[in-house]
Amino acid sequence: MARIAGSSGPKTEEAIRRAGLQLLYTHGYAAMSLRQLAGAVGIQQGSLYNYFRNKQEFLFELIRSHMRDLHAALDAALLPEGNGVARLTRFVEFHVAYHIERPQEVFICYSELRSLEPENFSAIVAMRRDYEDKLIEILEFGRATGEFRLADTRMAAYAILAMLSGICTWYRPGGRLSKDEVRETFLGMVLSLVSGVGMEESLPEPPRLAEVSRSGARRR
Amino acid sequence: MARIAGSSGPKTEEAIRRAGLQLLYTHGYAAMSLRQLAGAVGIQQGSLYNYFRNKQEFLFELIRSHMRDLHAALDAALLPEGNGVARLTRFVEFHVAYHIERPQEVFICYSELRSLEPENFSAIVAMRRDYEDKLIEILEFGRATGEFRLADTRMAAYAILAMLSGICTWYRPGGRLSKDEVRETFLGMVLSLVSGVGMEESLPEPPRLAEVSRSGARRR
DNA sequence: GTCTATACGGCGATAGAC
DNA sequence: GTCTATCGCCGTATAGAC
Repeated sequence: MARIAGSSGPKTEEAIRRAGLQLLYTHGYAAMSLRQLAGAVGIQQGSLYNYFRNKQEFLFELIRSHMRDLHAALDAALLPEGNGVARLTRFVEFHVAYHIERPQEVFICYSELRSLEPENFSAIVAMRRDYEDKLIEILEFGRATGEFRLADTRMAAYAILAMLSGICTWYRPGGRLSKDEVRETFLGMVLSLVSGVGMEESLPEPPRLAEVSRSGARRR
Repeated sequence: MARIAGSSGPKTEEAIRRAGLQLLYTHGYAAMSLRQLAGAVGIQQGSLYNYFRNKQEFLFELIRSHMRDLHAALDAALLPEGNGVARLTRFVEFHVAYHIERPQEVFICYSELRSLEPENFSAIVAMRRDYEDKLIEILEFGRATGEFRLADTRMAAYAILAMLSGICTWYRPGGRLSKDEVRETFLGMVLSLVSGVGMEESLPEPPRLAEVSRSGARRR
């Protein structure tokens, strides 16, 4: 933890990022002091201001860079090919893997939205909305092909995201379950959920296939 | 908001509780100051200490009393009768209704666990565990009767709880969806999830019925 | 039970030497 | 880029009068 005075630069930046992640995860934004952060990095508190203008900017940049990573990774994982099950499978496998790999960032992105000032808040919520929309698009595609039976696409998307994102609140590496088991089990539950078995009575008429053949197009 | 000096008692206690709920919900424990709380109630900050010994105790009592309410309400709603679907339906309808009725308390109970000191934390987590166990018991019952097909009961319970509890992060009274629609839609999704359609390959053998006929018994 | 006043410490942020 | 020093503010909690 200690540190040679006069040492330097981009290593410090990365160290601040990592320590900040840890502190935000365990204590939260409001309860994390910059003195703590500096202490964890091994520098003096005033030196932090070489890396950000204020505490709020630090949080915002951390969240925003994570959201960018998330989007880039999702775009790489998704392909607008195959049937609804194939597309949903890719989404779920990506989402679960990402949440297992980076639980801290993910958790912070959900829990610290409230700590963002209004402008920053809006920016992040818009990014999150884009992410949700990608899932909704897949669900509507699968609904149009008749693979999925869903009473309400948006609620289904919220349900799926909540259930998958919940993983990072209890999954612990080295615990009872391997990553693969978690991923496969949750994939199975999601596919089962969208199959709509046991709720046929209350479903609205599925849309005609012709109406949604432009389903590769941007929605929004 | 203003208030006549010298006025009194149990009305203040209730006012503090309500204002505290609101502030904890919107700002979080660490970011909520007792000055804010007193201001919202319309008393001076020092007067708060007639109602609790310190800020931590205030949070703990708020959470604990809510958890007690939750348990009592669940016990009233559940009956150890009927098949797995009937039991699960009662659980889900109760859980959704409760989360829609009291989203603030529910949200706080999830998000502010981290703000509890170790002893208090343990007490609340134990209560939450009891709640989870009641769902797990229902899932195991339905699995034993052959109604439910689940690769892993505990993961299914976590998935269901996360997806239902997520409701209180987006549901707004007066929005697009009525309480009844939300309740019925989520019930449908849960029942569909536990039906296990689309994941038959990877399932373990279901337990024999005889082995679990003591399923009304306490587990733990 | 409420008020006023205050103790005491930690907070974010800045200034200036090296 | 880092350090030391410091400013002004706000936090929780307490004491004592009414």
